[in-house]
Amino acid sequence: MTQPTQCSVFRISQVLRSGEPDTTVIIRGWVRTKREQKTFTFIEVNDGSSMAGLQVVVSDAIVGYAESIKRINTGASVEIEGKLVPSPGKGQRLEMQAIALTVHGEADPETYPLQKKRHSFEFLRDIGHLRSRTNTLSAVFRVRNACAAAVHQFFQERGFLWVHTPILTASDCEGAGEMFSVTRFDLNKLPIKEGKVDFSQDFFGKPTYLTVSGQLEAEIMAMAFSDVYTFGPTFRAENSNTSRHLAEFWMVEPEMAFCDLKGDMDLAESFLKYVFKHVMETCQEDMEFLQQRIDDSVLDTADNIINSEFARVTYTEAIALLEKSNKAFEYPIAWGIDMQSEHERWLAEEYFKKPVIVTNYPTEIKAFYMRLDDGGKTVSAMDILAPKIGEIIGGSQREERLDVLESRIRAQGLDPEVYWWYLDLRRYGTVPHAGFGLGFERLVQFMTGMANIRDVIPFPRTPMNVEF
RNA sequence: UCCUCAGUAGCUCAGUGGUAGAGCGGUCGACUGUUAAUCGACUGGUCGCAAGUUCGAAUCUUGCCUGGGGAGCCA
Repeated sequence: MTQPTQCSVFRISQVLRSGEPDTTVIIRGWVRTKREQKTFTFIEVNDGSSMAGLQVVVSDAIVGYAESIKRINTGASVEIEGKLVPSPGKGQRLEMQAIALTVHGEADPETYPLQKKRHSFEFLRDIGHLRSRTNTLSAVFRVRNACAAAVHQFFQERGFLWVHTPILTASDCEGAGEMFSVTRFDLNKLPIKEGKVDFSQDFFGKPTYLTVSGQLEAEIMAMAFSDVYTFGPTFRAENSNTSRHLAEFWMVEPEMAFCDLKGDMDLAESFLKYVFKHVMETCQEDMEFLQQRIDDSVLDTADNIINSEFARVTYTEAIALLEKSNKAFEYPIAWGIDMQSEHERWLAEEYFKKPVIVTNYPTEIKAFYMRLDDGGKTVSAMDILAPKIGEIIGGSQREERLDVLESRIRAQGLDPEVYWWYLDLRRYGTVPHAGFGLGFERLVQFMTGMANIRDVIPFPRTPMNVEF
Protein backbone atom coordinates (compact mmCIF):
# COMPACT_ATOMS: atom_id res chain seq x y z
CA MET A 1 0.00 0.00 0.00
CA THR A 2 1.44 3.28 -1.02
CA GLN A 3 -0.28 5.56 1.47
CA PRO A 4 -0.87 3.59 4.67
CA THR A 5 -1.37 6.56 6.97
CA GLN A 6 -3.66 8.56 4.74
CA CYS A 7 -7.24 7.66 4.19
CA SER A 8 -7.56 7.11 0.46
CA VAL A 9 -9.21 5.14 -2.28
CA PHE A 10 -7.85 1.76 -3.34
CA ARG A 11 -8.82 -0.92 -5.78
CA ILE A 12 -9.85 -4.10 -4.03
CA SER A 13 -7.08 -6.09 -5.70
CA GLN A 14 -4.56 -3.71 -4.13
CA VAL A 15 -6.16 -4.06 -0.72
CA LEU A 16 -6.19 -7.85 -0.89
CA ARG A 17 -2.65 -8.09 -2.19
CA SER A 18 -0.85 -5.57 -0.07
CA GLY A 19 -3.27 -4.04 2.42
CA GLU A 20 -1.95 -3.71 5.95
CA PRO A 21 -3.98 -4.19 9.11
CA ASP A 22 -4.98 -1.03 11.00
CA THR A 23 -4.98 1.17 7.93
CA THR A 24 -8.05 3.07 6.89
CA VAL A 25 -9.01 3.01 3.23
CA ILE A 26 -11.92 3.71 0.93
CA ILE A 27 -13.15 1.12 -1.52
CA ARG A 28 -15.87 1.37 -4.15
CA GLY A 29 -17.71 -1.37 -5.93
CA TRP A 30 -20.76 -3.53 -6.32
CA VAL A 31 -22.23 -5.78 -3.66
CA ARG A 32 -22.05 -9.47 -4.46
CA THR A 33 -23.66 -10.86 -1.30
CA LYS A 34 -25.07 -9.67 1.98
CA ARG A 35 -25.29 -11.85 5.08
CA GLU A 36 -27.17 -10.22 7.92
CA GLN A 37 -26.24 -11.17 11.48
CA LYS A 38 -27.79 -10.04 14.72
CA THR A 39 -25.76 -6.93 15.38
CA PHE A 40 -23.84 -6.53 12.15
CA THR A 41 -23.84 -7.50 8.49
CA PHE A 42 -21.27 -9.06 6.17
CA ILE A 43 -21.18 -7.72 2.66
CA GLU A 44 -18.84 -8.79 -0.09
CA VAL A 45 -17.83 -5.99 -2.43
CA ASN A 46 -16.28 -6.51 -5.85
CA ASP A 47 -14.91 -3.76 -8.07
CA GLY A 48 -13.76 -5.87 -11.02
CA SER A 49 -10.09 -5.58 -10.14
CA SER A 50 -9.88 -9.18 -9.02
CA MET A 51 -11.78 -12.40 -8.73
CA ALA A 52 -12.00 -12.12 -4.97
CA GLY A 53 -14.02 -9.39 -3.37
CA LEU A 54 -13.45 -7.69 -0.04
CA GLN A 55 -15.50 -8.81 2.95
CA VAL A 56 -16.81 -5.77 4.77
CA VAL A 57 -18.23 -6.01 8.27
CA VAL A 58 -20.85 -3.34 8.90
CA SER A 59 -21.64 -2.90 12.57
CA ASP A 60 -25.03 -1.62 13.69
CA ALA A 61 -23.11 1.07 15.52
CA ILE A 62 -22.44 3.03 12.35
CA VAL A 63 -24.63 5.98 11.46
CA GLY A 64 -27.77 5.05 9.52
CA TYR A 65 -27.13 1.30 9.81
CA ALA A 66 -30.69 0.03 9.47
CA GLU A 67 -31.54 2.23 6.50
CA SER A 68 -28.27 1.52 4.69
CA ILE A 69 -28.44 -2.24 5.14
CA LYS A 70 -31.96 -2.26 3.78
CA ARG A 71 -30.74 -0.51 0.63
CA ILE A 72 -27.77 -2.81 0.20
CA ASN A 73 -28.59 -5.89 -1.83
CA THR A 74 -26.80 -7.95 -4.46
CA GLY A 75 -25.93 -5.56 -7.28
CA ALA A 76 -26.04 -2.32 -5.29
CA SER A 77 -23.13 0.09 -5.70
CA VAL A 78 -21.36 1.29 -2.59
CA GLU A 79 -18.49 3.40 -1.37
CA ILE A 80 -17.12 2.35 2.00
CA GLU A 81 -14.53 3.87 4.25
CA GLY A 82 -13.22 1.40 6.76
CA LYS A 83 -10.38 -0.04 8.72
CA LEU A 84 -8.57 -3.12 7.48
CA VAL A 85 -8.26 -5.85 10.10
CA PRO A 86 -7.07 -9.46 10.06
CA SER A 87 -10.07 -11.68 9.36
CA PRO A 88 -11.02 -14.18 12.06
CA GLY A 89 -13.04 -16.15 9.50
CA LYS A 90 -11.76 -18.51 6.86
CA GLY A 91 -11.42 -17.50 3.24
CA GLN A 92 -9.65 -14.19 3.48
CA ARG A 93 -6.56 -12.69 5.06
CA LEU A 94 -8.07 -9.27 5.62
CA GLU A 95 -11.51 -7.83 6.01
CA MET A 96 -12.79 -4.31 6.45
CA GLN A 97 -14.60 -2.83 9.45
CA ALA A 98 -16.85 -0.18 7.94
CA ILE A 99 -16.69 3.33 9.36
CA ALA A 100 -18.82 5.16 6.83
CA LEU A 101 -20.95 3.80 4.06
CA THR A 102 -22.57 5.38 1.03
CA VAL A 103 -25.03 3.58 -1.19
CA HIS A 104 -24.72 5.10 -4.66
CA GLY A 105 -27.34 2.98 -6.34
CA GLU A 106 -29.72 0.35 -5.13
CA ALA A 107 -30.53 -2.86 -6.99
CA ASP A 108 -34.06 -4.06 -6.34
CA PRO A 109 -33.71 -7.75 -5.44
CA GLU A 110 -37.20 -8.44 -6.80
CA THR A 111 -36.05 -7.57 -10.30
CA TYR A 112 -32.24 -7.74 -10.37
CA PRO A 113 -31.58 -10.73 -12.61
CA LEU A 114 -28.25 -11.87 -11.16
CA GLN A 115 -28.57 -14.28 -8.31
CA LYS A 116 -25.90 -15.53 -5.99
CA LYS A 117 -25.96 -18.88 -7.74
CA ARG A 118 -24.61 -20.03 -11.07
CA HIS A 119 -26.38 -18.97 -14.25
CA SER A 120 -26.28 -20.53 -17.68
CA PHE A 121 -24.21 -18.67 -20.27
CA GLU A 122 -27.27 -18.61 -22.52
CA PHE A 123 -29.17 -16.64 -19.92
CA LEU A 124 -26.21 -14.35 -19.25
CA ARG A 125 -26.07 -13.48 -22.96
CA ASP A 126 -29.62 -12.18 -22.62
CA ILE A 127 -28.42 -9.79 -19.93
CA GLY A 128 -25.23 -8.73 -21.66
CA HIS A 129 -25.29 -5.41 -19.84
CA LEU A 130 -25.00 -7.13 -16.46
CA ARG A 131 -23.10 -10.33 -17.14
CA SER A 132 -19.66 -8.77 -16.67
CA ARG A 133 -20.47 -8.60 -12.97
CA THR A 134 -20.29 -12.38 -12.70
CA ASN A 135 -17.19 -14.29 -11.63
CA THR A 136 -16.69 -16.16 -14.86
CA LEU A 137 -17.23 -13.34 -17.31
CA SER A 138 -15.11 -10.93 -15.31
CA ALA A 139 -12.31 -13.51 -15.16
CA VAL A 140 -12.57 -14.01 -18.92
CA PHE A 141 -12.47 -10.31 -19.64
CA ARG A 142 -9.46 -9.78 -17.40
CA VAL A 143 -7.71 -12.61 -19.26
CA ARG A 144 -8.76 -11.02 -22.55
CA ASN A 145 -7.25 -7.74 -21.42
CA ALA A 146 -4.02 -9.50 -20.47
CA CYS A 147 -3.92 -11.19 -23.88
CA ALA A 148 -4.33 -7.84 -25.61
CA ALA A 149 -1.58 -6.30 -23.53
CA ALA A 150 0.66 -9.28 -24.30
CA VAL A 151 0.03 -8.90 -28.03
CA HIS A 152 1.32 -5.35 -28.00
CA GLN A 153 4.14 -6.12 -25.62
CA PHE A 154 5.36 -9.04 -27.73
CA PHE A 155 5.50 -7.07 -30.96
CA GLN A 156 6.71 -3.82 -29.43
CA GLU A 157 9.60 -5.62 -27.74
CA ARG A 158 10.60 -6.94 -31.16
CA GLY A 159 10.45 -3.56 -32.87
CA PHE A 160 7.24 -4.13 -34.81
CA LEU A 161 5.23 -1.08 -35.81
CA TRP A 162 1.54 -1.15 -34.90
CA VAL A 163 -0.33 -0.06 -38.00
CA HIS A 164 -3.93 1.06 -37.96
CA THR A 165 -5.39 -0.46 -41.08
CA PRO A 166 -8.70 0.90 -42.36
CA ILE A 167 -12.05 -0.44 -41.31
CA LEU A 168 -13.80 0.99 -44.35
CA THR A 169 -12.50 -0.47 -47.57
CA ALA A 170 -13.30 -0.91 -51.23
CA SER A 171 -11.15 -4.00 -51.72
CA ASP A 172 -12.37 -7.40 -50.73
CA CYS A 173 -9.03 -9.03 -49.85
CA GLU A 174 -9.09 -12.36 -51.69
CA GLY A 175 -12.80 -12.76 -51.07
CA ALA A 176 -12.13 -13.91 -47.52
CA GLY A 177 -15.84 -14.00 -46.87
CA GLU A 178 -19.14 -12.20 -47.22
CA MET A 179 -18.74 -8.50 -46.51
CA PHE A 180 -20.96 -5.93 -44.86
CA SER A 181 -21.81 -3.08 -47.20
CA VAL A 182 -21.37 0.47 -46.02
CA THR A 183 -23.43 3.18 -47.62
CA ARG A 184 -24.91 6.61 -47.09
CA PHE A 185 -27.81 5.80 -49.40
CA ASP A 186 -31.36 5.78 -48.15
CA LEU A 187 -32.03 2.10 -48.79
CA ASN A 188 -35.66 2.85 -49.55
CA LYS A 189 -34.67 5.26 -52.31
CA LEU A 190 -31.65 3.75 -54.07
CA PRO A 191 -30.48 5.64 -57.15
CA ILE A 192 -30.85 3.27 -60.07
CA LYS A 193 -29.02 3.66 -63.36
CA GLU A 194 -29.53 1.18 -66.18
CA GLY A 195 -31.13 -1.30 -63.79
CA LYS A 196 -28.30 -1.23 -61.26
CA VAL A 197 -27.57 0.77 -58.14
CA ASP A 198 -25.54 3.83 -59.12
CA PHE A 199 -22.69 3.77 -56.62
CA SER A 200 -21.06 6.81 -58.22
CA GLN A 201 -23.56 8.82 -56.18
CA ASP A 202 -22.62 7.15 -52.90
CA PHE A 203 -20.22 8.59 -50.31
CA PHE A 204 -17.06 7.07 -51.76
CA GLY A 205 -18.33 6.84 -55.33
CA LYS A 206 -17.99 3.08 -55.36
CA PRO A 207 -19.22 0.06 -53.38
CA THR A 208 -17.67 0.11 -49.92
CA TYR A 209 -17.45 -2.48 -47.20
CA LEU A 210 -16.31 -3.20 -43.67
CA THR A 211 -12.89 -4.81 -43.80
CA VAL A 212 -12.44 -8.56 -43.56
CA SER A 213 -8.67 -8.33 -43.06
CA GLY A 214 -5.97 -5.72 -42.79
CA GLN A 215 -3.40 -7.96 -44.45
CA LEU A 216 -3.00 -6.22 -47.78
CA GLU A 217 -2.57 -2.85 -46.10
CA ALA A 218 -0.19 -4.42 -43.58
CA GLU A 219 1.91 -5.59 -46.51
CA ILE A 220 2.08 -1.99 -47.76
CA MET A 221 3.39 -0.86 -44.40
CA ALA A 222 5.82 -3.78 -44.10
CA MET A 223 7.39 -2.58 -47.34
CA ALA A 224 8.40 0.58 -45.48
CA PHE A 225 8.83 -0.43 -41.84
CA SER A 226 10.02 -4.05 -42.26
CA ASP A 227 8.09 -5.49 -39.35
CA VAL A 228 4.54 -4.40 -38.61
CA TYR A 229 1.37 -5.75 -37.06
CA THR A 230 -2.29 -4.92 -37.04
CA PHE A 231 -4.59 -5.46 -34.11
CA GLY A 232 -8.14 -4.37 -34.65
CA PRO A 233 -11.69 -5.30 -35.51
CA THR A 234 -12.68 -7.15 -38.67
CA PHE A 235 -16.08 -8.11 -39.99
CA ARG A 236 -17.65 -11.07 -41.75
CA ALA A 237 -21.25 -11.13 -42.93
CA GLU A 238 -21.26 -14.92 -43.14
CA ASN A 239 -24.40 -16.52 -41.76
CA SER A 240 -22.28 -18.65 -39.44
CA ASN A 241 -24.02 -20.04 -36.40
CA THR A 242 -21.30 -21.81 -34.47
CA SER A 243 -19.50 -21.51 -31.18
CA ARG A 244 -16.36 -20.34 -33.02
CA HIS A 245 -17.63 -17.53 -35.28
CA LEU A 246 -18.50 -13.89 -34.82
CA ALA A 247 -19.62 -11.27 -37.32
CA GLU A 248 -17.31 -8.76 -35.62
CA PHE A 249 -14.05 -10.03 -34.21
CA TRP A 250 -10.52 -8.84 -33.59
CA MET A 251 -7.56 -9.99 -35.59
CA VAL A 252 -3.84 -9.83 -35.00
CA GLU A 253 -1.88 -9.77 -38.26
CA PRO A 254 1.90 -9.40 -38.24
CA GLU A 255 3.67 -8.89 -41.54
CA MET A 256 7.46 -9.18 -41.88
CA ALA A 257 9.62 -8.10 -44.77
CA PHE A 258 12.71 -10.22 -45.52
CA CYS A 259 11.01 -13.22 -43.94
CA ASP A 260 10.19 -16.70 -45.20
CA LEU A 261 7.74 -19.39 -44.11
CA LYS A 262 10.08 -20.78 -41.47
CA GLY A 263 10.52 -17.33 -39.92
CA ASP A 264 6.76 -16.92 -40.00
CA MET A 265 6.20 -20.21 -38.15
CA ASP A 266 8.89 -19.43 -35.60
CA LEU A 267 7.33 -16.06 -34.87
CA ALA A 268 3.83 -17.53 -34.56
CA GLU A 269 5.01 -20.19 -32.14
CA SER A 270 6.95 -17.83 -29.93
CA PHE A 271 4.04 -15.40 -30.07
CA LEU A 272 1.60 -17.95 -28.68
CA LYS A 273 4.07 -19.03 -26.01
CA TYR A 274 4.61 -15.41 -25.00
CA VAL A 275 0.91 -14.60 -24.67
CA PHE A 276 0.18 -17.73 -22.63
CA LYS A 277 3.13 -17.04 -20.36
CA HIS A 278 2.05 -13.46 -19.80
CA VAL A 279 -1.47 -14.48 -18.91
CA MET A 280 -0.27 -17.16 -16.51
CA GLU A 281 1.92 -14.60 -14.79
CA THR A 282 -0.63 -11.82 -14.54
CA CYS A 283 -3.98 -13.64 -14.19
CA GLN A 284 -3.13 -16.60 -12.01
CA GLU A 285 -6.23 -16.29 -9.85
CA ASP A 286 -8.52 -16.02 -12.88
CA MET A 287 -6.89 -18.96 -14.63
CA GLU A 288 -7.24 -21.11 -11.53
CA PHE A 289 -10.90 -20.21 -11.31
CA LEU A 290 -11.41 -21.12 -14.96
CA GLN A 291 -9.57 -24.39 -14.42
CA GLN A 292 -11.84 -25.18 -11.50
CA ARG A 293 -15.16 -24.05 -12.90
CA ILE A 294 -14.97 -24.03 -16.69
CA ASP A 295 -12.45 -26.49 -18.09
CA ASP A 296 -10.10 -28.60 -16.02
CA SER A 297 -7.56 -28.78 -18.84
CA VAL A 298 -6.91 -25.04 -18.96
CA LEU A 299 -3.72 -25.09 -16.88
CA ASP A 300 -2.37 -28.17 -18.65
CA THR A 301 -3.03 -26.54 -22.00
CA ALA A 302 -1.16 -23.42 -20.99
CA ASP A 303 1.72 -25.48 -19.65
CA ASN A 304 1.75 -27.50 -22.86
CA ILE A 305 1.85 -24.39 -25.06
CA ILE A 306 4.55 -22.69 -23.04
CA ASN A 307 6.87 -25.66 -22.57
CA SER A 308 6.55 -27.98 -25.55
CA GLU A 309 7.52 -27.44 -29.14
CA PHE A 310 4.70 -27.35 -31.62
CA ALA A 311 4.51 -30.24 -34.05
CA ARG A 312 5.30 -29.33 -37.65
CA VAL A 313 4.22 -31.34 -40.66
CA THR A 314 3.63 -30.63 -44.31
CA TYR A 315 0.15 -30.96 -45.71
CA THR A 316 1.34 -34.00 -47.66
CA GLU A 317 2.61 -35.64 -44.46
CA ALA A 318 -0.60 -34.75 -42.64
CA ILE A 319 -2.70 -36.40 -45.35
CA ALA A 320 -0.51 -39.51 -45.11
CA LEU A 321 -1.04 -39.61 -41.32
CA LEU A 322 -4.80 -39.30 -41.77
CA GLU A 323 -4.79 -42.08 -44.35
CA LYS A 324 -2.82 -44.35 -42.02
CA SER A 325 -5.08 -43.57 -39.03
CA ASN A 326 -7.71 -46.12 -40.11
CA LYS A 327 -10.27 -43.83 -38.57
CA ALA A 328 -13.69 -43.68 -40.18
CA PHE A 329 -13.94 -40.03 -41.16
CA GLU A 330 -17.17 -38.63 -42.49
CA TYR A 331 -15.28 -36.88 -45.29
CA PRO A 332 -12.86 -39.02 -47.28
CA ILE A 333 -9.14 -38.34 -47.28
CA ALA A 334 -7.25 -37.60 -50.48
CA TRP A 335 -4.35 -35.37 -51.40
CA GLY A 336 -5.81 -32.09 -52.56
CA ILE A 337 -8.81 -31.91 -50.21
CA ASP A 338 -9.40 -28.94 -47.96
CA MET A 339 -9.10 -30.57 -44.55
CA GLN A 340 -12.35 -30.75 -42.59
CA SER A 341 -12.82 -29.96 -38.92
CA GLU A 342 -12.74 -33.66 -38.06
CA HIS A 343 -9.36 -34.05 -39.77
CA GLU A 344 -7.85 -31.02 -38.09
CA ARG A 345 -9.16 -32.12 -34.73
CA TRP A 346 -7.78 -35.62 -35.14
CA LEU A 347 -4.34 -34.24 -35.90
CA ALA A 348 -4.26 -31.77 -33.00
CA GLU A 349 -6.27 -33.66 -30.39
CA GLU A 350 -5.62 -37.32 -31.02
CA TYR A 351 -2.38 -37.68 -32.92
CA PHE A 352 -0.11 -34.87 -31.74
CA LYS A 353 -2.09 -33.85 -28.62
CA LYS A 354 -0.75 -30.31 -28.94
CA PRO A 355 -0.79 -27.50 -31.48
CA VAL A 356 0.41 -28.61 -34.88
CA ILE A 357 1.63 -26.45 -37.74
CA VAL A 358 0.62 -27.77 -41.14
CA THR A 359 2.52 -26.29 -44.07
CA ASN A 360 2.68 -26.28 -47.88
CA TYR A 361 -0.96 -26.70 -48.81
CA PRO A 362 -2.17 -27.49 -52.36
CA THR A 363 -2.16 -24.38 -54.51
CA GLU A 364 -5.78 -24.82 -55.59
CA ILE A 365 -7.26 -24.49 -52.10
CA LYS A 366 -5.31 -21.41 -50.99
CA ALA A 367 -5.38 -17.70 -51.74
CA PHE A 368 -3.63 -16.07 -54.70
CA TYR A 369 -1.15 -14.08 -52.61
CA MET A 370 0.54 -17.15 -51.08
CA ARG A 371 3.96 -17.90 -52.50
CA LEU A 372 4.10 -20.67 -55.07
CA ASP A 373 6.50 -23.48 -54.10
CA ASP A 374 8.91 -25.00 -56.61
CA GLY A 375 6.94 -27.24 -58.90
CA GLY A 376 3.78 -25.20 -58.40
CA LYS A 377 1.73 -27.90 -56.73
CA THR A 378 1.82 -26.30 -53.29
CA VAL A 379 2.14 -22.88 -51.69
CA SER A 380 4.15 -21.69 -48.69
CA ALA A 381 1.17 -21.52 -46.40
CA MET A 382 0.87 -22.61 -42.79
CA ASP A 383 -2.04 -23.17 -40.44
CA ILE A 384 -1.70 -23.72 -36.72
CA LEU A 385 -4.31 -26.15 -35.51
CA ALA A 386 -5.11 -26.13 -31.81
CA PRO A 387 -6.91 -28.85 -29.86
CA LYS A 388 -10.65 -28.18 -29.47
CA ILE A 389 -10.87 -24.99 -31.47
CA GLY A 390 -9.13 -25.93 -34.70
CA GLU A 391 -7.45 -23.31 -36.84
CA ILE A 392 -6.18 -20.53 -34.62
CA ILE A 393 -3.57 -19.06 -36.95
CA GLY A 394 -3.37 -18.99 -40.72
CA GLY A 395 -0.36 -17.54 -42.47
CA SER A 396 1.91 -17.70 -45.44
CA GLN A 397 4.96 -16.43 -47.20
CA ARG A 398 3.60 -13.94 -49.74
CA GLU A 399 4.22 -14.11 -53.45
CA GLU A 400 6.84 -11.43 -54.09
CA ARG A 401 7.43 -12.16 -57.81
CA LEU A 402 5.40 -9.81 -59.98
CA ASP A 403 4.91 -12.17 -62.91
CA VAL A 404 3.92 -15.11 -60.75
CA LEU A 405 1.52 -12.99 -58.71
CA GLU A 406 -0.14 -11.54 -61.80
CA SER A 407 -0.71 -14.96 -63.33
CA ARG A 408 -2.10 -16.30 -60.07
CA ILE A 409 -4.55 -13.43 -59.81
CA ARG A 410 -5.72 -14.20 -63.35
CA ALA A 411 -5.83 -17.94 -62.65
CA GLN A 412 -8.30 -17.32 -59.85
CA GLY A 413 -10.53 -15.30 -62.13
CA LEU A 414 -9.66 -12.00 -60.47
CA ASP A 415 -8.92 -8.69 -62.17
CA PRO A 416 -5.28 -7.51 -61.79
CA GLU A 417 -6.46 -3.91 -62.33
CA VAL A 418 -8.21 -3.99 -58.96
CA TYR A 419 -4.97 -4.96 -57.27
CA TRP A 420 -2.83 -2.31 -58.99
CA TRP A 421 -1.34 -0.98 -55.76
CA TYR A 422 -0.74 -4.46 -54.40
CA LEU A 423 1.13 -5.33 -57.60
CA ASP A 424 3.08 -2.06 -57.38
CA LEU A 425 4.66 -3.36 -54.17
CA ARG A 426 6.23 -6.09 -56.36
CA ARG A 427 7.27 -3.55 -58.99
CA TYR A 428 9.14 -1.28 -56.61
CA GLY A 429 11.56 -2.83 -54.15
CA THR A 430 9.86 -6.18 -53.68
CA VAL A 431 11.20 -8.48 -50.97
CA PRO A 432 10.36 -11.92 -49.69
CA HIS A 433 7.89 -11.39 -46.89
CA ALA A 434 5.50 -13.35 -44.74
CA GLY A 435 2.81 -12.93 -42.13
CA PHE A 436 -0.10 -14.55 -40.40
CA GLY A 437 -3.52 -13.81 -39.03
CA LEU A 438 -4.78 -14.80 -35.62
CA GLY A 439 -8.38 -14.67 -34.47
CA PHE A 440 -8.07 -12.91 -31.15
CA GLU A 441 -11.29 -14.32 -29.69
CA ARG A 442 -10.22 -17.84 -30.59
CA LEU A 443 -7.00 -17.23 -28.71
CA VAL A 444 -8.96 -16.08 -25.67
CA GLN A 445 -11.29 -19.06 -26.07
CA PHE A 446 -8.35 -21.44 -26.24
CA MET A 447 -6.77 -19.77 -23.22
CA THR A 448 -9.87 -19.70 -21.00
CA GLY A 449 -11.49 -22.97 -22.05
CA MET A 450 -14.76 -21.16 -22.74
CA ALA A 451 -16.96 -23.31 -24.94
CA ASN A 452 -18.65 -20.48 -26.84
CA ILE A 453 -16.86 -17.59 -28.53
CA ARG A 454 -19.78 -15.30 -27.62
CA ASP A 455 -18.61 -15.45 -24.02
CA VAL A 456 -15.06 -14.21 -24.62
CA ILE A 457 -16.01 -10.88 -26.24
CA PRO A 458 -17.94 -8.32 -24.20
CA PHE A 459 -20.49 -7.55 -26.90
CA PRO A 460 -20.81 -10.41 -29.38
CA ARG A 461 -22.19 -9.72 -32.85
CA THR A 462 -23.71 -12.78 -34.46
CA PRO A 463 -26.58 -13.32 -36.90
CA MET A 464 -29.73 -11.77 -35.43
CA ASN A 465 -27.92 -10.34 -32.41
CA VAL A 466 -26.71 -6.73 -32.00
CA GLU A 467 -28.25 -5.94 -28.63
CA PHE A 468 -26.05 -4.04 -26.18
C1' U B 1 -27.50 -22.05 -44.90
C1' C B 2 -28.16 -27.52 -43.55
C1' C B 3 -28.92 -31.41 -39.64
C1' U B 4 -30.49 -31.98 -34.65
C1' C B 5 -32.36 -30.88 -29.73
C1' A B 6 -34.95 -27.40 -26.91
C1' G B 7 -38.50 -23.14 -25.43
C1' U B 8 -43.38 -24.27 -18.86
C1' A B 9 -42.52 -19.26 -12.39
C1' G B 10 -37.08 -14.27 -12.05
C1' C B 11 -33.31 -18.81 -12.86
C1' U B 12 -32.57 -24.40 -13.62
C1' C B 13 -35.90 -27.98 -14.87
C1' A B 14 -40.06 -32.06 -14.19
C1' G B 15 -44.86 -32.71 -16.27
C1' U B 16 -46.40 -36.58 -23.15
C1' G B 17 -54.59 -35.71 -23.89
C1' G B 18 -58.35 -34.57 -18.19
C1' U B 19 -57.59 -29.01 -11.71
C1' A B 20 -49.96 -26.03 -13.59
C1' G B 21 -45.30 -28.71 -10.28
C1' A B 22 -40.19 -28.93 -7.72
C1' G B 23 -35.54 -26.82 -6.37
C1' C B 24 -33.18 -22.26 -6.33
C1' G B 25 -34.42 -16.97 -6.13
C1' G B 26 -37.55 -13.16 -3.78
C1' U B 27 -40.54 -11.64 0.79
C1' C B 28 -41.37 -12.35 6.08
C1' G B 29 -39.74 -14.73 10.54
C1' A B 30 -36.10 -17.59 13.47
C1' C B 31 -31.01 -18.53 14.27
C1' U B 32 -26.11 -17.57 13.49
C1' G B 33 -18.37 -14.56 12.72
C1' U B 34 -20.92 -15.50 8.11
C1' U B 35 -18.63 -16.42 3.24
C1' A B 36 -23.43 -20.28 -2.80
C1' A B 37 -24.85 -19.47 5.42
C1' U B 38 -28.80 -22.53 7.82
C1' C B 39 -34.14 -23.62 9.29
C1' G B 40 -39.56 -22.48 8.69
C1' A B 41 -43.60 -20.11 6.20
C1' C B 42 -45.24 -17.32 2.17
C1' U B 43 -44.81 -15.62 -2.87
C1' G B 44 -44.63 -16.69 -7.82
C1' G B 45 -47.50 -18.72 -14.68
C1' U B 46 -50.10 -15.29 -21.76
C1' C B 47 -46.80 -23.35 -20.70
C1' G B 48 -42.28 -19.01 -27.24
C1' C B 49 -46.12 -17.04 -31.15
C1' A B 50 -50.11 -18.26 -34.63
C1' A B 51 -53.44 -21.60 -36.68
C1' G B 52 -55.48 -26.62 -36.60
C1' U B 53 -57.27 -31.63 -34.49
C1' U B 54 -60.32 -32.76 -30.01
C1' C B 55 -65.85 -32.70 -25.56
C1' G B 56 -61.06 -31.16 -23.59
C1' A B 57 -54.18 -29.29 -25.63
C1' A B 58 -48.31 -27.40 -21.82
C1' U B 59 -48.95 -32.38 -24.08
C1' C B 60 -50.97 -34.18 -30.85
C1' U B 61 -50.39 -31.63 -36.16
C1' U B 62 -48.60 -27.48 -39.32
C1' G B 63 -46.15 -22.85 -39.89
C1' C B 64 -43.19 -19.10 -37.79
C1' C B 65 -39.79 -16.98 -34.01
C1' U B 66 -35.82 -17.61 -30.52
C1' G B 67 -31.85 -20.42 -28.20
C1' G B 68 -28.24 -24.75 -27.68
C1' G B 69 -25.17 -28.58 -30.07
C1' G B 70 -23.07 -30.37 -34.74
C1' A B 71 -21.79 -29.29 -40.04
C1' G B 72 -20.46 -25.92 -43.92
C1' C B 73 -17.93 -21.10 -44.59
C1' C B 74 -13.73 -19.33 -41.96
C1' A B 75 -10.18 -16.60 -37.93
